[in-house]
Amino acid sequence: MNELPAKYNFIEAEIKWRHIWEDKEVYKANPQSKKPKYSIVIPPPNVTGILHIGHILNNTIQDIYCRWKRMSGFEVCWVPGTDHAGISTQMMVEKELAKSGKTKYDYSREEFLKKIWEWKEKHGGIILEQLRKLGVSVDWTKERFTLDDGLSKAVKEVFVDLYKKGLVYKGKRIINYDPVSKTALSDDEIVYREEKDKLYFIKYELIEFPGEYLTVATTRPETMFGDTAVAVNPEDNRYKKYINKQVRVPLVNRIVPVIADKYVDISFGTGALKITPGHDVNDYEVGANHNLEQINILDGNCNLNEIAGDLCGFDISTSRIKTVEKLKEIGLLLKAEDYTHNVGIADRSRAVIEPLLSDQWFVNMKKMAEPALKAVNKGKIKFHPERYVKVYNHWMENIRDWCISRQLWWGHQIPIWYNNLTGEIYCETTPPADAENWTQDPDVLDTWFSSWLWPFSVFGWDNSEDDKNNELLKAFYPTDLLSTAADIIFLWVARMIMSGLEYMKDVPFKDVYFHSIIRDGKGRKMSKTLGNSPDPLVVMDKYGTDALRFTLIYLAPLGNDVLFDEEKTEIGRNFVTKIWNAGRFLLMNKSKIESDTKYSDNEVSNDIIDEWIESRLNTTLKEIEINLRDFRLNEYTKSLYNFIWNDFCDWYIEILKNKIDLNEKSAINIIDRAISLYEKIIKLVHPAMPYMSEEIWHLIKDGREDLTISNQEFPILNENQIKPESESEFEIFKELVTGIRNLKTDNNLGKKKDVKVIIKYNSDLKINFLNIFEAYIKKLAGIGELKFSSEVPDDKDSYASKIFTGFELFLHLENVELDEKQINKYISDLKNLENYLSSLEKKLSNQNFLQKASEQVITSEKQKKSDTLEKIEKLKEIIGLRK
RNA sequence: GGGCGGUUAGCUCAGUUGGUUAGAGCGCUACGUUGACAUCGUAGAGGUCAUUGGUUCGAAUCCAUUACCGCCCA
Repeated sequence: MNELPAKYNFIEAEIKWRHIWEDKEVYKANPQSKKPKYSIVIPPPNVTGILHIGHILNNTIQDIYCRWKRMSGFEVCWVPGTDHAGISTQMMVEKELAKSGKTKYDYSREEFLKKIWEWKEKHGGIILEQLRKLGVSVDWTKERFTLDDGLSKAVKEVFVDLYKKGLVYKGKRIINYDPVSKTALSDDEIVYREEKDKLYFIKYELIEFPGEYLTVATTRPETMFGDTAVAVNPEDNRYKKYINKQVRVPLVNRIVPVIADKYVDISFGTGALKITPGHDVNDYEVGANHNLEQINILDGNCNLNEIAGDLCGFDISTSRIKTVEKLKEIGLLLKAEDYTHNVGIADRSRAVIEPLLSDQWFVNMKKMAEPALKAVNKGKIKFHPERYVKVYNHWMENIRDWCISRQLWWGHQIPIWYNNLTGEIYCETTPPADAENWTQDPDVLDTWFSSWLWPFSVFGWDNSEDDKNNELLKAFYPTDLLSTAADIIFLWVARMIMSGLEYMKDVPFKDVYFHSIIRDGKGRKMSKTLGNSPDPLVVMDKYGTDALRFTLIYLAPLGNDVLFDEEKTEIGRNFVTKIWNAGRFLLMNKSKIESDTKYSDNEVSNDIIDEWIESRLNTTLKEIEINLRDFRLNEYTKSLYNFIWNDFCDWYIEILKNKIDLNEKSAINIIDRAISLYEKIIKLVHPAMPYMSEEIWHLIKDGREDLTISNQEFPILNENQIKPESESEFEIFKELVTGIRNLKTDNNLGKKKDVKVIIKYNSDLKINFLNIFEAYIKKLAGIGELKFSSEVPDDKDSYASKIFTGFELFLHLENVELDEKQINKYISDLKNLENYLSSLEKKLSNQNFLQKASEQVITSEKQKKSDTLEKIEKLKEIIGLRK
């Protein structure tokens, strides 16, 4: 006979099942399957990454859907993989080289790339190993990497196609330049840090009014070498007379116009702003509107160039000091004030970003944004929570062109060649035939330029006729769900929608779930510097993987942050233990019953208990369906938790203990029924807690060695078995039981088992109900004698009592003296009831209420009133008796 | 500066179309080794639903206002 060991050894179980699942390719998706399809592509983690708690949440969410759908009869395809993470991977290797005093320039590009590939082969698989530990049901045979041949082909195809459509172009723009990594960064790779700086007030002499000065305020005086105007607000009365006049820029002695632009904030600084279109994004915009010249004052190393005269060759911070000194000398520095502002820092290298005018490749996004905007607003793609549609719309309606070139070596090198003689441009997926006469553009593409193709490139899309016969694409595109963090809605989600519509003529996914951000217990963001980010692997080893998975989902409400502390994993661990022990109890009983001849297997029909638990089970199934459909994952886990812990363990199993004794001849049927219910429960929790459920499922019954719970049928909702009347009748039973327990505790009889209780019923309809539950009430409430009566006991002053709607409980007392505490409680109960009654009476005497409220509401209010009146009467009686 | 959220028990949060004496988990208090479970059981205490005003017979729920917090964009 099967039994569950006293303790669940999750470490052993996890290793065992993880390997079996993968070795047997349990989660391999078959595109030829006749089943309906369900697919997800994993948000590819950074190949340099290690698993953090956010990954656990996101991948558990996807796993829940995949496992749920798989058990519900779908052919599920969940594609895993990683992205090549241009900057961070390259930096990893550069750091290694730096240890021996070398840089990438000590190697050829090919040699350096070889080193990165070596690094990738050695360390790049860590995060996928960690995902294996999480138990994700991905199809490992379909693992992809954004620098794979296939995916690289897709990237080239798209670049060339967009180039030929005129949507990819080379342009001069202010870009965010990282002087350390020597590359352009996208806005999203920049973080802002508050810095204490100085605000310098510099006097620019007016040409038309010699001796008069216009004072500008700036944090970056060294950029004045690139000034091409001074701007004031047209409404600013102080400066109106200077508009369209000219000033002399100190040090370079350039004569520039004073322009009027509403962009200038009158209250900031002096209200006069120096305009440096070559080195400031906002100035660039202002400059473009006023046709100002853009002057680049930096060289390739971010040092000042010859325009800066004798400051040529100094870096930014040195030249700032020197510029200020010089201004002081010639008396044009009015003052310097302390000033705190946000400075852009490169997320990876931590260098201060330098806005720089340079040649970069861009994608024109306007045209692709239109259909993408439509797809979301017409509901072809649904966002959860829905409010992200607004965020998406706002961004898409104001979309800017996408700077896709990066000055790196690791990545997809741009498929553009320049003719060595003519400078002619060649753009194809393959190099020109006379390659020796051409030079390929040295830049690589932004990593996102491969990620945005992920939902179809992973299935082998290669922009050819073959795509029509690609059975993976046909079966699994569009995918069903994308689960991701909201912070990459623009970086990734929006762009995938655009590329999907452009190249597949269909949306890449139907639902997008933006999961919670995980913070620490104090609500702070997880960060390396704070050291407040628990290592999920440690937590998994300590509490069990299922425990962590369950806890995170349980704590993650739709659209809110999760505040997570390692200790909270106890919630999941305790739940796992509870389920394990319930099963242990059932199997122990089964083996006891089967080995003892006093029990047999007579047929037994469903009683109210069975009806109630079936009703609860189906109610739970319905909740699961609705909650998963609506992406309320934490409510899905709450439904499970409540049903299993409160209904199944606290009541059903407690009753079962008694029921078997009362029905020895049917005991085998009764325990089998309980176990089959338990098996359903195990299936219900499988999507959230795969390991424990798999382990238990195999212990429940022999002969399952070659099977897996992953492919068993998910319990099917039967609405006919939802019986609200059974559930509410059972609630009354529970009320009576807790009422008696409560009376016992209040009268210090908590431990006593042989007490006597009388239940007075008000209507004969109740007697049948009481007869059914009599034995269970006695057992669960822990009393010796139970009587039912339609009369109040004659010697009622030797009883403590409690009032319910329709019932009154009398607990026999040996010592009828109530202590003061007890009497005060009754009095305060009475006071509450009287207050409640008066509010009901007020409501029911309000003509407006009677006229306007619905019949139903009025009836229920009247019912409440009569119930309350009855309780008050009884309570007064009790108090009168005891005083 | 613009936009989007949030404010309910000590903590974290439910409360889906307005009608509950406002719920859960954790924590806290008391009691408890009754056939699985002390990673447990039983019972209990704890809230003027951020402010002010409005709509309504009726507001935690709808509208407006203020305050504070968070996120995104500039």
